Amino acid sequence: MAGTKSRRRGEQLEHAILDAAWEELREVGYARLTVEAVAARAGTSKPVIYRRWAGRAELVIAAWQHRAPTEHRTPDTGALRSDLLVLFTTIARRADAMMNEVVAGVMSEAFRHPEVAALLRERLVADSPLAGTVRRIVDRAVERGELLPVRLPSRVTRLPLDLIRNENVMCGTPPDDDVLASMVDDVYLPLLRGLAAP
Amino acid sequence: MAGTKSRRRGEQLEHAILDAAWEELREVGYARLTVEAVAARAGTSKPVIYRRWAGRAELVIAAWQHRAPTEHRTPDTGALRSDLLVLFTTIARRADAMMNEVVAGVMSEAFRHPEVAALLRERLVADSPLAGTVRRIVDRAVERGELLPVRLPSRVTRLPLDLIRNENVMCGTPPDDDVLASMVDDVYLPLLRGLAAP
DNA sequence: TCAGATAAGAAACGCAACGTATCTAAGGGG
DNA sequence: CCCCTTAGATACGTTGCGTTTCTTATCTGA
Repeated sequence: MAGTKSRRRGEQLEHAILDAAWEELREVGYARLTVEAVAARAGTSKPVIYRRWAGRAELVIAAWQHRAPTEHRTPDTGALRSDLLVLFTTIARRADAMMNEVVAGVMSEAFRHPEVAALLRERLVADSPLAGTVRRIVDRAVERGELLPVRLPSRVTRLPLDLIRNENVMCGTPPDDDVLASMVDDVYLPLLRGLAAP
Repeated sequence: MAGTKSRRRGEQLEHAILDAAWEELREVGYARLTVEAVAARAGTSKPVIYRRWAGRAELVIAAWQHRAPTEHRTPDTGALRSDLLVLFTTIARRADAMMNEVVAGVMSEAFRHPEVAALLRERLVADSPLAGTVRRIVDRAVERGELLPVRLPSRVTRLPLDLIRNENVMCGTPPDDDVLASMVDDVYLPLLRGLAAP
């Protein structure tokens, strides 16, 4: 720290910057994140950042990609309702308020620089492993006889994430357990049953 | 026009500013809207605007409130599916891409100035006449025998708007007829049927 | 009708943050 | 061991916010 003048390069430096950006996001959020602060935190300077990313939005998306995992472990509790509750809870924990502030902020930037919009959408749709997870949960419920066999349109497999993101965005806080339960009991379970009926 | 040096005041001036802000929104969007441009378009100056509203976000929300109507006419086509299609289409037409850019932009500002968040949420939840519309549509379907009697949680009555807003935000464009049809056929109708079944 | 209060309009400012240009020097590759 | 890439520092130009100051038109009320 004091005397370490070793100059980082390449990947090592890049990771340091992305980590710094992530920390900065967590502490002050997207709206207040400045490139200078990220540079300072990473112990480097603005030009180094601008040589790698075209702007603030790109940097933030990269940091996000660098940090946020996209895998789900498929819950297996032995019952459809509790599987869904675990799934919704997992998504909600990960898609916390900060992430939604990032989405909102990047989104508003996306209109100024259309190429950012593509990046963002790509990142958001990248969560499509969700579809497989939902299908596995439903398949097991069908095997147990909890549900009639059912075809799942992609709009339905995407719905958990859409509901949670929407709630996050509108309330500014991650949905609590009651809200998650209402998503499952008022919307998702009835929907699955309705899809199963002719 | 050329020589009219008459100085406007009070309501007349306020309306001129809000109209100018609205036009500016339509032409350049939220991200590129500047208070100076609004002032110029309204033929006035920045201080006049800042004497009335605390900032850009407040101004935009006021302009929006000044312009956007919130009433729905309940569709009555004689069948549940077509009623829903009309409803979804109406909402989608009104909640066009611009409006969503505004939501996104204001949202990102809302994190910097928390009092803005309240304004925004208020404005978005103000769309709750939707709940009544949905209930009327469903009641009529029940009367016709298309559906078993059903209790509608508020999460369900809000769902059309949530689905459409989400689509708008993710795609950047208003959902086309196919997408709207898939919302009705893949999600909303099955959901209603599922709610009706025990 | 006229005087004073009120608020519009204009110009300029300070500030913050973006994104860039210029320079020095570190350290890896030939 | 020299050179060439590029990290790191500094300073700059720009944009747009929100504010300040000042002048002057218009409204109000005695």
